[in-house]
Amino acid sequence: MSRITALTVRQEARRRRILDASTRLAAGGGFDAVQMREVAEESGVALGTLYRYFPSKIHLLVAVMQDQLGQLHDTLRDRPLTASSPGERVAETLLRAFRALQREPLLADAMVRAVIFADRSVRAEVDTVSVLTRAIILDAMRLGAEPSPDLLSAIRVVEHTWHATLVSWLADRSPVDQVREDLRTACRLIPPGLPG
Amino acid sequence: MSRITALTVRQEARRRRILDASTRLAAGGGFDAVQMREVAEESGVALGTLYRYFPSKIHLLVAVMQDQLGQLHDTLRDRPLTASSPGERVAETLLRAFRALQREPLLADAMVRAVIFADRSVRAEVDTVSVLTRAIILDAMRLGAEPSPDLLSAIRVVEHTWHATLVSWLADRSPVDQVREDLRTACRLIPPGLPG
DNA sequence: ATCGAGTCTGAAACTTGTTCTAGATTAGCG
DNA sequence: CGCTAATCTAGAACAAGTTTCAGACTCGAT
Repeated sequence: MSRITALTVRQEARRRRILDASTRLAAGGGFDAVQMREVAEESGVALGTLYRYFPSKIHLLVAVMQDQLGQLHDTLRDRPLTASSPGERVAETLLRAFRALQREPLLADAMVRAVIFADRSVRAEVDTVSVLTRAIILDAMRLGAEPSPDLLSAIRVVEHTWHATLVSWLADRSPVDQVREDLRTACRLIPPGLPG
Repeated sequence: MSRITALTVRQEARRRRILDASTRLAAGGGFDAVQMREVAEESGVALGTLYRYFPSKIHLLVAVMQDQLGQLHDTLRDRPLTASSPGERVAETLLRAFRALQREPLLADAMVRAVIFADRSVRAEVDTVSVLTRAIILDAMRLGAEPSPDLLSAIRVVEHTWHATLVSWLADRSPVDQVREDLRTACRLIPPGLPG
């Protein structure tokens, strides 16, 4: 039994080292700087092992995104939101998240481009990212009841806008102010009342 | 003088052959099937020449997108829109465009993934795509005056939703009906009156 | 008709993501 | 402890995007 644990522990540690190395490399040079050989070397793992843990560079970076989203979710949970309507709270939350990304733009580059470039083979992992993102948005809304289909669609549009504005910002095609404005605009789709 | 024309004509022809070959390959197998060596061979051009015309695979596919958007714009111009409000006309237009993409999903895959994956080095070309897309949206709105900043932001959100829903659809993470619903939802941001 | 600049070709080389292999190590079991 | 399967390692090999280079060709001008 202790051996099972030991195995899992070592493997868990390997996985962590890989994710940390990737995060570090990404923060240092963006998507292109995360090179599989270097990730393997930095995390003290053979290339083949890296590929056993993460079947592609995209899988790896999507996992980094999951990791970061989890941390973000925790951070956001601590600080209360001040806005009074659900839409405004969502906007506030996204602007906070955006501020966090601005601190590590190259890390954001690596993660966001991986998520949007991901194809069918990464479906499950990207879905997880989507669920996490939506959880953050729903948290901010503080709904009393199940969201209606219309509201769900509005939330998806907010999420889409979130991704696409980031892409546009990362490629230097949208200034920061425009990103902020567009995020707020998208949040106007969320009705001010607290619908179920 | 005739020589200048002759040169330009031959070069124009080469460029066209390259774009056509890329389009064909993309339609046949999506982003991955557009392989630079094969594009070069199919268009009867050396690899180095291909790279002289289009400095990267992304540049090439973004040019294909420009090409297709131009054709789409022409097609759309012919058939009149029936909806009465600007937002509904935009929705109608995007749904038509989406229907067109559904006919060639693999071509859509190649183009859309190139556009969203493009980095700073492709800024100018992607901006052109953005301008073309916005022109299609603005055409559908039939504005009487210059759009206000708020309206411009709403249009950008519609455009962002357009891109992100496509990405999600292409990766098999959103069903067609959801794409349609979300496009309509985003278009609700465009006010029913005809604001300047 | 010929020259010089710019362009095109064909092929090799380089980079980085991905796969494969043979042998060492580790885990869990009897 | 000793066995077996799974895992890990080092390193070669492969695939596709990109770069490079020497030589041939084309253009436009003289």
